[in-house]
Amino acid sequence: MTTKMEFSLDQIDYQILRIMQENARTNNADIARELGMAPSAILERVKKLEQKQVILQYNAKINPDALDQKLLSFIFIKAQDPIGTQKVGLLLAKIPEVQEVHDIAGDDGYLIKVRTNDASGLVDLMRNSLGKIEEIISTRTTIVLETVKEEQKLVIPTED
Amino acid sequence: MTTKMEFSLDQIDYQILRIMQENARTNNADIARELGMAPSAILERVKKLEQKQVILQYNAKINPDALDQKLLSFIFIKAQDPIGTQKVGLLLAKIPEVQEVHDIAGDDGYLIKVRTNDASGLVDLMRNSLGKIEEIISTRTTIVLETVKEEQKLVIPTED
DNA sequence: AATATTATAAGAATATTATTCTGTATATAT
DNA sequence: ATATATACAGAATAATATTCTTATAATATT
Repeated sequence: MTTKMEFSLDQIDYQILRIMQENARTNNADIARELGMAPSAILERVKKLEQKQVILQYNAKINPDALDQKLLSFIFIKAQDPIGTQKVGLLLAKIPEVQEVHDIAGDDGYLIKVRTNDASGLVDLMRNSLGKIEEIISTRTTIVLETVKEEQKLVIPTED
Repeated sequence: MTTKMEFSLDQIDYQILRIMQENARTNNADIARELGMAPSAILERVKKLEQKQVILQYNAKINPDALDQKLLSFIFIKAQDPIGTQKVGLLLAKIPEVQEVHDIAGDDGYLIKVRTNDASGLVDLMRNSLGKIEEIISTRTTIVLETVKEEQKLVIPTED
């Protein structure tokens, strides 16, 4: 059951989103100055954007190296979910090292993104966490050698 | 040339990171209260974490649906980079719809993550953007039906 | 061991922001 | 035409951010 949602954003909202996307800690006063509006007006809009779930959350992007998490991997997982469920997906989502879980087309499968200290951490995870999920039929792991870009910025429409 | 870096974080830093990871807009005063410290002390630490590049940036996570970006895809790209370079990777990184570019092991390839309006947007991107990169030998596209989890939270060490 | 040196944090003072409230204008609906 | 809702400015106040000074502890130096 998907909840039907109407967002209805105007150019000012887009500008706010653009600023927030660049730096989520930009303060109200600065946004107001940049857009030539009153802080109270910006505050109202930001709160509305949060309420409408246009802005979902504010994250700090932490350097994985600083926490010694040097290995990034993608794992394709073939699984036999009970029809119409995502049992495996939900189990995968619970694993802290798993940053993303996507249900993908074809192959009854999932694609997950995993961050571990190193190769041995990955092996542990596959043995201890994935190994416990019986519905998993097979996995195929892709190791990332180097990340060239990693953002979640969306392309924000500009006025025609 | 990778710059050698020493981070050296203590438990208080970890706690700050934990809070920031949950909500990057948590204000200094609140963090201070939560950790039972003076705001000025927290401010110093946060600034240091930024300087040391432990905190890389603050992002607002925007709902892709709100911007009508309903299709998420992963594309494996086989390419013939000039040896020792990432020419293709850098070109891929410039495409706004491309959120991630990873250089992956084996296959001389990249894995990219792409967000577009819909299937036709994806086709356009492949034709207009990827099509222009001559070094690309082949691509294999995986469509995401549904995303179960999508975060970039790291596992933060706890005191032993 | 004594003395610098450095790093860390508290606390107070001040600058800046966030937030609330009121009034007004504009758009939308009835 | 009148009511209703929405968006915004501007002012007042509450709360935070930021800077500075001082104290303390940890580390290094002689």
